[in-house]
Amino acid sequence: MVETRWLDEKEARMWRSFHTMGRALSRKMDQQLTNDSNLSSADWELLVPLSESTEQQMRVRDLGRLTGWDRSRLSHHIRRMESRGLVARFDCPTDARGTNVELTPMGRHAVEGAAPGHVETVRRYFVDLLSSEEIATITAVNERIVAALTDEDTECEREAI
Amino acid sequence: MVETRWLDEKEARMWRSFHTMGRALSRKMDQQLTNDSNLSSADWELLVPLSESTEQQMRVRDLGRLTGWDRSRLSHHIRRMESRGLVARFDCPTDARGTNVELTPMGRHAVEGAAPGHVETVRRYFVDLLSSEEIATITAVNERIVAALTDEDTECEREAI
DNA sequence: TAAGATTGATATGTCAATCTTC
DNA sequence: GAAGATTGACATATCAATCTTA
Repeated sequence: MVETRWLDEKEARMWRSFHTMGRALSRKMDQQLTNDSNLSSADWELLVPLSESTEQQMRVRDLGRLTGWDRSRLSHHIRRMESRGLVARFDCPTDARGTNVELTPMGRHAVEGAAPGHVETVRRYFVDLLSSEEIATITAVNERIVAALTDEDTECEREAI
Repeated sequence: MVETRWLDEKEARMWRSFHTMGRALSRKMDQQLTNDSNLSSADWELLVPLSESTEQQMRVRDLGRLTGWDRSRLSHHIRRMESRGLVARFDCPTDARGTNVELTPMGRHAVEGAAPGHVETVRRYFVDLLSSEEIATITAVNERIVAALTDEDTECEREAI
């Protein structure tokens, strides 16, 4: 057992600020979507890729890959969105195991109505507060961390085999 | 109504990477705490300040200010932690409206047992992946965003008055 | 009246078990 | 057996309403 390397003051401050910022920002984003369009951030995460896809539809599997959500969460949330009329589900024509999700006219209308306010909020509390150097740094750091987490998953899978 | 300034490619990439990273990292942190110590990230957020306080206890109000949680979430979560024996509640001696939360011996034991693995994970997937310049940049950016969000809240309160 | 805290209803996220099809 | 998806049980988060005391 190796001696623990505790965080020094700067490291701890970064870690704390990361948490505080993440919570406060996601709360703000949620409030904006809810107040203006009666959508949750979770709704938004699914509605955007659907609205950007050519056929306004996508396989559940692909939505999962894009968002990083697990199957269970996806299934539950799509069911709720379906019950609110935002999306519809139907069997995948090319793979009988699959399910396709399609944006309804109401869902499309919701995305279009919410997008300007959403982007405005992203700019106001995030993007527009950063210089282009900072944007580059943050993107690089985020992608580095995701890569580390993803590599690890792959390694674990390999070990399991 | 002003024309919407949509995100350009670099901005969109940062915003996406921010989401992906946040989700993947918080998932990893949660798994580490759960597997090693049967604690959630939420437990951890409350246990740490309690364990660092001089008397191993704190007012609910102050826990709220530190974590940014709202009263309701705090109350529910403290109740659950109490039922698991991690903390105890008692009336605040100086303000009859208040409640104090105290770390139990079991709670203290849980913190001490989990801390090394937690820090190790924070380092492995976050802190140790960054240069000191990047740490400084990220801290500054996070704090700037929190300030923007907080100022806004204060303004709203002022307007409401 | 405002602050501190709790509660119940509801929405959301996670885990394990299950089912069907590849 | 593995992949795609769903379900039920449970844990957690949020909102509005409530209660007590400053």
